[in-house]
Amino acid sequence: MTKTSSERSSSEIGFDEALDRLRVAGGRITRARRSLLEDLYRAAGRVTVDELAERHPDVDSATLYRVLSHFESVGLIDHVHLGHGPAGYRWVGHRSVAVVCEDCGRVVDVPADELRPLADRLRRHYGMRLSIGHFALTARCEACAPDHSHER
Amino acid sequence: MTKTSSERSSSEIGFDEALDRLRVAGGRITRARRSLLEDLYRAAGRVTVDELAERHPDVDSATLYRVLSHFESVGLIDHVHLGHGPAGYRWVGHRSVAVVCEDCGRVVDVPADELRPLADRLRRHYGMRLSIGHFALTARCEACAPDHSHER
DNA sequence: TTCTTTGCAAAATGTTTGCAGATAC
DNA sequence: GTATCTGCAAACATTTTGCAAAGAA
Repeated sequence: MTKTSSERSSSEIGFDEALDRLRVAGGRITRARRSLLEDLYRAAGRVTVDELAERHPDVDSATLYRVLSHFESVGLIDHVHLGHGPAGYRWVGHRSVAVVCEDCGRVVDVPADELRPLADRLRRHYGMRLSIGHFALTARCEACAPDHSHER
Repeated sequence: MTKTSSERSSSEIGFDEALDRLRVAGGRITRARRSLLEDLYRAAGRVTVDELAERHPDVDSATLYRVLSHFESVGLIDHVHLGHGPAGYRWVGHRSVAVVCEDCGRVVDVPADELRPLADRLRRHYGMRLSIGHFALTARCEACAPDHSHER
């Protein structure tokens, strides 16, 4: 249930705090919610819905989506769309952005701060508040694009 | 069929050149392909499959996907997955990035140059060459996130 | 008890595929 | 003429929804 401090950022919400949030939100702590919450809290990084479904065969997938949506609305998790592949859910507080190699699928996590200047410009000049961590960037890694690439 | 020069970048492929490419690729220039090619060439920005389907009621959607896939493999168009909804297709050479409001779905196009500094850093520090235009950024627009928002 | 949440089944997307017939070259 | 496309229908994958029954509080 606990993780080493190196894996958890200080701004992160703890497990018990998360339970409190759920209670405050007025929701009920059901078996499905508790076990999914634990799983998401424990999970190393991003998990997909089908991974969760596999680890919680007792939970219907409709419930799964509803619970994830609930957790997200309460601000406990967020989800990322990894280009093509499935969406990945993870505990909030990981301040990083996924960069996916569109050829080999390798994912490099980049600190969210790298996007800060861009986020500022987008807000000021385009009125769009970047949701860092809710999207993935697509790229080509060195192995897949040796060099000279004319990236678009 | 022609667009004002301000809308087309110099690096862009012309319509006739595109037809040549299709011929060189060995494919046949069918009615569906020709009219879709024209549409995509003419289109102001990104078009979704259902927009194309609406404008080409004679073309079956299965054909639509196949034709789009063909055009893409020949390097005439590319597509972007806009978070949830359907993918957006457009003529290659448009150097912009889509920023999608995750609440209302509105898409704001931002010049690719805005991403240049980030792209440079990603290449130098992470060995990833950003594929600008092959992904969408997720954000909240002013209407959906009035202000003071704690973006995650 | 009472109101929320779940499971199940069915629907809504968005995209792909198999196949026989149409068509470009 | 013949190999390639197309339309149609059906399959797929993913997510959403309606509703009665199960379960928190």
